[in-house]
Amino acid sequence: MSTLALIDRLTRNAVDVLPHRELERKLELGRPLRVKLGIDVTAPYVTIGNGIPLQRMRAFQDEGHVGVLIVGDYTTRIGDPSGRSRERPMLDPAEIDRMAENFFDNARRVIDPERTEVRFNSEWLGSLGFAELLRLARTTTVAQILERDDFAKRFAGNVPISISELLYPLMQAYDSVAVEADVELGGTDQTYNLLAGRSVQQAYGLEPQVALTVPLLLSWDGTRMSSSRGNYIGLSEPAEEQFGKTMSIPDELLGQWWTLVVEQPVPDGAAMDAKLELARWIVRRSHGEEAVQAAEAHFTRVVREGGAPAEISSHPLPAGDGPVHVPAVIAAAFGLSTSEARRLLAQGGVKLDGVVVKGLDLPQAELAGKVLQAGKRRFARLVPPV
RNA sequence: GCAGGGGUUCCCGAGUGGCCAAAGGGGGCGGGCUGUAAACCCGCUGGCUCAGCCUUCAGAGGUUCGAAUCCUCUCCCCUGCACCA
Repeated sequence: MSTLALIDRLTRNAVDVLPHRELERKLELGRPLRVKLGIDVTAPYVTIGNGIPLQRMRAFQDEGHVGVLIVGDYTTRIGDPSGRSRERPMLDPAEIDRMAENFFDNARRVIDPERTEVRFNSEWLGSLGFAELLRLARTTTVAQILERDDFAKRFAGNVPISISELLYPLMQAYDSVAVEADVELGGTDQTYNLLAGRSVQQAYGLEPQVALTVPLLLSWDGTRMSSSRGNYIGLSEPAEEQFGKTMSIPDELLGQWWTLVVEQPVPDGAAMDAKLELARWIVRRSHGEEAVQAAEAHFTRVVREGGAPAEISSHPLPAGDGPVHVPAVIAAAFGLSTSEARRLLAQGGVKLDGVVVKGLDLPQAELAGKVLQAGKRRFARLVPPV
């Protein structure tokens, strides 16, 4: 394959490749390049939004290069500047291990696990002395740090910025020094950090990395998909969830999702069909073909036809022969407050075997064995007390 | 350090002694409509043993029949001035 075609494939969907010629040059070195990506490990899932840069990593891996995933166990303690979270307590090693494992379990749905290195940044940041920190800090000026858009806005808007947050880009940059990254991947929101990596690497006498940024995937609410917003689809999330969530994206986002996620143009025809195909593709990548059929069947049955799912978990009724207090049962079965349960009840959102429930207290005989439904998606089969 | 401005329910943001569980918007939830979605309409959105009761307006005390609203102290944020290795 010609270098041009190769670069074209490696940088598909990229917004920026900085500097462009540098990538070309590095590729001609003939050695495997080290392609770095850092993701927040504290999130329950790696999202399909994070999947976009992961797909780039995969493309590099398919050409023989090495993916380097950074577990920011050390940086996590500071909290991402944009998230504006408070400093978090140090996580214990067992917890970090669990998170890292989960992280990798998600990522492997996209990348090639055989060509991946997973590195914890506490490995080098944890032993960084104050003198070394000062050396790192000297590589950058306040003005440079404040160029970063979110800092600039917060500074202008009198929103507090802590010194530790200002250090965040430097720590991330130092990761690039430590793992000797040739390329760093990230969303366009990471452009600044990726470029900081370049200048810090240079200050440490290393060849600067190439910064490759990809667009941020928008979610169904029109904002960028983010694990902290709850508007995400997790790479290892259950197939049914992935399917349903994909179907709930607005039609307007179909083009973007096909381009960025599937890396194909939207198929011609009805939006509905293109969306179904997209949902199948997403589930297939994470869980395989069988899961696709089950997830689609579930979607058709529960969402389109308003029926009950194939499998419903059981919930025992309270003991005793007296009438059963329905709000309490709903609350217990679905993890709601009884006030929420009462509201659902009052609004006709609660059904028993498909029939809207009216009363607050019902005899056990009228409940046992029936399927309780709260809203469209919550189901539980009521069984006699144990 | 000095002076001033602030901290309200998931978020933004009104409210300056009773009519405040606290306007409005966002988000979320339920119902309707529907091709999933969007749009649109209606309703709900602290908790509970729910026509009543209980706990909330940074924290702790106090004044008052009664406080998110007044006073005192504390914590945190912002602005200006001062300091400036």
